[in-house]
Formats: sequence, structure tokens, C-alpha cells
Amino acid sequence: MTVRVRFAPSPTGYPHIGNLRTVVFNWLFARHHNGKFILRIEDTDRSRYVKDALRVISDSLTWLGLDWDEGPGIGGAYGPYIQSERLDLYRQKAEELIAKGWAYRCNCTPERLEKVRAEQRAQGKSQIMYDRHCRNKPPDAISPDEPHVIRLKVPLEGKTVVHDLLRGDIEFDNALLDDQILLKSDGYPTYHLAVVVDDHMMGITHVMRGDDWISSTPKRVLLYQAFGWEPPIYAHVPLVLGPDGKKLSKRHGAVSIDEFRRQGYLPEALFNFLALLGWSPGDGDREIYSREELIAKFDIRRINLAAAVFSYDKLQWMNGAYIRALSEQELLKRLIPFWQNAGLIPTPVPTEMISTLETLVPLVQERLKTLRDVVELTDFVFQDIETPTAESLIPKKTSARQALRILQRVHALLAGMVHFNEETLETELRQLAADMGVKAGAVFNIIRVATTNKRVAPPLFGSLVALGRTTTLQRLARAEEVLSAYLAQESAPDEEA
RNA sequence: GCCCCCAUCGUCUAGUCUGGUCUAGGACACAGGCCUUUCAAGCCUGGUACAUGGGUUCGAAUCCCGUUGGGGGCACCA
Repeated sequence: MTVRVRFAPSPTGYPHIGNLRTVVFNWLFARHHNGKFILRIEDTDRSRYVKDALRVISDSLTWLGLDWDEGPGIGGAYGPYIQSERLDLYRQKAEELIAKGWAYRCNCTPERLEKVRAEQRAQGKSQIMYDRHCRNKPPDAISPDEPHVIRLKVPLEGKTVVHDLLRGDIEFDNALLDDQILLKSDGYPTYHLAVVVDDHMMGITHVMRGDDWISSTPKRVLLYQAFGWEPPIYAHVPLVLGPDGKKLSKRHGAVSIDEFRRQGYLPEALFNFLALLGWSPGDGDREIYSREELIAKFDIRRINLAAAVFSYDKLQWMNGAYIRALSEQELLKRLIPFWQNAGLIPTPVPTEMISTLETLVPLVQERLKTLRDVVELTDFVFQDIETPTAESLIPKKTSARQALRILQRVHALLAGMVHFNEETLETELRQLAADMGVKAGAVFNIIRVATTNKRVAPPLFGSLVALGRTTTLQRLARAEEVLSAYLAQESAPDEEA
């Protein structure tokens, strides 16, 4: 039997990192078994429809490398894969259930239903559910032509068992199940009907979903019984939680895939991280696995049953590890859009700028947690800096006068240097420090602040090369002025006295 | 409130099915140190966990029951 699994998002918003983790599991499961991964769009809620959601969903999946074998855009033998294009099928199936005595028409108004619920709540009832007002009306009491819904006729007694691949059998009391609406008054199916019909018609073999769906699964099982179909194998996977221990949602900050992309996470890092959130190959003490390894090792039975908190810290670390593993050429390619989006370099990149960028890449590679970090780390190269303050230019245990002397000597040295490259800079500047009897680190610190106005910056010599001699000398001169002015002000009172 | 799921370091997890090799292993984060031009990266060291009570057993993180705790679900939403 060929494994067929699906991801069935509804286009009511943008793909969410918690859901995506479940998609990763489905995709890995399909690829591990050489099965099919199907994308189906569940757009049966017209009121919550978001126009470009479908595009964002496909883009996100594609970005993460989660390719699908059947679905919108590429078709397949079981299409269409968009539920709004299958409405006749659902209506037909709903009528079929009425004919079989498994469903009934109901014309209760939303107002009446709300009133019933309110009363039940007021009475402190433990079960808030439809009072089955229309269930026993004669078959012709409600005309197919008047506004109404179709409800599932849930057995009043007995139990329904959900077989879960990971948790075993889960029993539900039928008396506690609501007469679920299958077809809405606008003619659209609800999730419960559509998912069962489509999963069956599309030959879905395994349904892997978040465990927040467990409690509605018995209704689906009942539907399979009503239709006389064999249900798929269910595997409910744990939810992804935010740092506060609640189901991950927009409230927790960055959760849409697009945000992760814009923040500079690598898709391969996010994929690796997601795969290991709630699942582990259980071999060795590794964290970094290639896509191929994950496919080869994926075992659905090793999915952890407890919910997992999404750790941004660990993702950052993993992203940094992936960045460090990139070739310089590849990293450069991925960094360019981030420089461009920050407005630091033009699009397209002028050819004469390439060598500057190439100088920068090895300087920042092991310092980046995300690609976007490169902006703050290297902006001083592309745009003018704020003039550093005198205080920031004077290292601890150094006088202003001495700092100025150092700057002047450095300035003269760099101006006259034959080869303005990293090696020469380091050699000559160390020599200068030795000649002046000061610590090399102190000299470097002054230059760093003077040229970058940062206390923390990429390695100095490479940074200066990237900056270029002209700009470097200009910024040194500016810093000298700052210190001169500072000294003049400081010494003025002394000289009076 | 009712129903359901879950329970190993702060977090992600290995170990649980097939009890002994677990004085519980790894990773992230954290602390200290080394390296060092800042910051990183790298290396070394450290602390912190089997929720709890009862069984079963020669022996339980591992099996059973209760309790507690956490989460989820109870729509003409998916």
C-alpha cells in the first residue's frame, strides 16, 4: 500500500510555525515511505477567507523544501484539490446520509441555538450542545428548498473508539457527542464532512494532525461508519507551545513562516529544527541532520507524545551553525538581499562593490545568528557613522591626550602605508603599539570606535580594508578633531589657574 | 463545568514498549576558565531533572492505580 498523506490548510491566514512542524512530520513520513504528499485547500469558510493566503502557503512550503505531489497548481488524479470546487460532491454525500438515516435537516436559527446554549450555561449543565430539536421531526417537515443545515445523527448510546497509532485506542461516549452540522445553510460543508469525504475519495492512508483535533475525531469516525468506509490511520501529534506553555499563536511573536524568512533564518536550519521538535531519531547525540538523513531516519512511532515548547534560543543557535557551515560564496549570495532590503547596497549590486562584500563575508560568518544580523554588523561600511564621542574614544587607563597621540600616529602610518591590506595593517599597527609602549588592544579599540562608532564590530583589519583607506582616514581625522576639542575644553580651566 | 491527551534538567530530548548496564546521556540557555584586537566562534569545567503517593518485583525513570500539575476540545471555524 502506498502511503498517502496530506496537508490541508484553510486559507484563513498565513502558515503558522506550529502547524508547519506537523507538516514537516507528514512530509518526512511520505518521503520516508516513498509515498505521496498531497496539498489540499480547505476553503469552506467563506467569511474568514484571506485572499493571498493560498499563495503564501505555497511559497512557505516551497521555501522550506516541502514539495507536494498532488495539489493546487500541479493537479493529480484525485482533483480538484480545492474544496470550494467540490461543493456538489459534499451536498450529494450529505443527502446520501439523510437517505441512510444518518443525518437530518435542521432549520433552527443561529439565534435559537445561541439561546439554547445560554440556557444550558445558566443551568450549569456540564454539556453544552444542540438540544436535537429537529432530530425527530418527520422527514418532510423541512423542505430541501428552505434554508436549513444538515446535521449528523449521532447515536444516543454506546461508545465510539478512535484508534490512534501513537496513543492506542481512545474511547468516547456517544452521549457526549453533539449532532454536528455537516452542511451549512450556505451550502458549504463544514470541516467534518469535507475532510472525511475528501480523505476517503483521495485515498489518504494516514492522517497526522495536532492533538487538538482528538476530541473531534469520534465524529469523523462515526461519519466513516455512516458511509461504510474504512477510516484512515490516525496519528495525533503533540502541539507546539509558546514560551508561556500555551498553544503557539500570533501572540507569541514571530510565528508565520514568512517572518522567519525575513528575519534571516535559513530554510534548512528551520527544517532541521522543526523536525527535531517532538521527534528524535534516537541515535547518537547529534542535533544537525541533513534533509536526506531526516528522511531516512524518520519513524512516526518515535514521535514524542508531550507538547513541546518552541525555543527561539535553540533555533538561533542552529541557524548560526548552518550559517557557519555555508561556503563563503553561498553565504554571500544569501546575504545580499538582506543588505539590499536594509538599503545599504543597491539592486543590482554594482560589480565594483563585490570585492568589498567578499571581504566582509568571512569577517561576519561566525558572528551571525541570522542573516539579518549582517545589517547591524556591517552598516558602518556602507553609510556614514555618527561621530563618536570623546568618552567612547578614550580607552580605560588611557588619557585623552594619549588617545589623540595614538590616533595621529595611526593616521600618519595608514596614510603612508604602501599596501593597505589586512596582514600589513596588523603587522604595522602592532609595531606602532610596541613603539609607543601601549597595548595593541588599546590601539585597536581606539581605531575601532573611530571608524565604526561601535564597541563591538567585526575584526578590525578586515573592516578597515572593506571601508577603504580614504574613508578610514576621514573617520580617523574626525575622531582626532573630537579629541582635540575635548582636550581644549578640559585644559582651559587649568591654564587659567 | 464536562470530555480527552500528556508528565525526565529552565527548554528540546535519549533512556520507557523488551524493568537491572541510569550514582540518568546529549543539545540549547546559563556560570566559570582558556584562546583572543572588541564581539563571536572554538575548547575545557560546572550546576540543575525521572511531579507525587501507593502498589507489583530480588530490583522501577521504565509496569499498574490514585493524586497533583500542564495542555487541548466542547461553533452554520478549521
